[in-house]
Amino acid sequence: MYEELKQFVSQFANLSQDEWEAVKPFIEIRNLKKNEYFVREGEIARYISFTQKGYLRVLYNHDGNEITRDISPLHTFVTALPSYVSQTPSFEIIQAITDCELLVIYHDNLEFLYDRYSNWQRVGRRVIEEMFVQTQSRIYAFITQPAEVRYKEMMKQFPDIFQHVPLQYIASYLGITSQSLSRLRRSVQFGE
Amino acid sequence: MYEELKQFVSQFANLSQDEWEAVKPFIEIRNLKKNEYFVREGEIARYISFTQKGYLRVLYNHDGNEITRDISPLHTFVTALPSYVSQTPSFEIIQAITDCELLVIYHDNLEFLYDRYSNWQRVGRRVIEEMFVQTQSRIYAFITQPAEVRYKEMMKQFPDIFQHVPLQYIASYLGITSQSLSRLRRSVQFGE
DNA sequence: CTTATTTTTTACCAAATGTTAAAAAAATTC
DNA sequence: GAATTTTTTTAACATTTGGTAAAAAATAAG
Repeated sequence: MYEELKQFVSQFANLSQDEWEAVKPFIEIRNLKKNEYFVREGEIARYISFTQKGYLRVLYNHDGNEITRDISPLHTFVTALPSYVSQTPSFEIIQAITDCELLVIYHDNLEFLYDRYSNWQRVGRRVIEEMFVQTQSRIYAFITQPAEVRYKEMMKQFPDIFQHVPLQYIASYLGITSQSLSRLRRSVQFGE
Repeated sequence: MYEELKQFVSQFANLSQDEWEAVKPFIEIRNLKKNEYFVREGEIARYISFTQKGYLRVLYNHDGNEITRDISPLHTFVTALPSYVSQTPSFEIIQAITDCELLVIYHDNLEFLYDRYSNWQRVGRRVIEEMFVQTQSRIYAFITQPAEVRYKEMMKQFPDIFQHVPLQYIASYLGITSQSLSRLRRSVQFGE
């Protein structure tokens, strides 16, 4: 049960049987159909999710345009962090790109778990440290690399995403328009 | 003693006198002259610092060019995170932009503190959560805003930095060349 | 204070990306 | 499976940013 989660978490700490059992009562399974929402605009993100199946995106409305800040790879934690950490209304929206099966843990329960089991507190810290490192490397990409290189890197790192996620979301994630992505893909296809 | 640190930390948890005292033996003060290094390339970032005075920058060498990924505002934690969390050699370099007075805590001591005092573990997690949120909003800026807007926002948010930090570092932080920043500043100066 | 070095600015042209509009392709709905 | 809607592609032109080179300004060194 929860094999993917267990494996993910084990990267960061060796949990005892006891500690592992402690989280189970707090896990809810939630299924989302494609295009359904996990967090709506203005709603407080009261929970975090682990994507057992499917892909989520984190976006927000910017002058009527949807800006996709993140596309979740498989088997990762996703939440609208600014809302989650402060428990205030979210400007970010989380939506299912494909049908999803999520493991959901409520903020208050997780905080309880953190207080009760310092090993879980450690896991929480280590997970976010790693996600932070990932995000920093994305900053480097924006600073140093043109869109074409960012696109190629994304293809390499997340090939599966391209089989499931509309190109317009990917374009936004890369920081370009879908027209530019289209042009760029053509020039990549023909020898450079 | 350590008033700025105490104030910073108090945003995230109410530490008891006891918990606060526990960190003190682990704090070292280190002074850096302008342009001196806090972390060198290839060195393991064995410590984290809190900038009591002065400004640091996080950079790396990219094809012979120095890329400034971050410029620390006053009174924040700074380290080469990828190296710090994994205790492996750092590709990132941390250098003093101005004379600095740093509070330094070694990784191993901090981990000890985390294990011993769950409240400190909590502080560590909350601090990194907040820094993560900041970094995410920088991603949004790269996706949605042209360099001129990013520049203006930076002026608003960190006016003090412009009095202490060379423009070439700021340009790199914004993801543009110093020539572009120069042009951009001129067009901002004259009515838009 | 003078000289050398570094940083910032300017200019011109090239390359990358955005904007607008429309066509083509794909997916969805009835 | 035909019609509708959405997504992707294409095109022409505008704007932003980069690259190269050199001048001007500021800073550091002797």
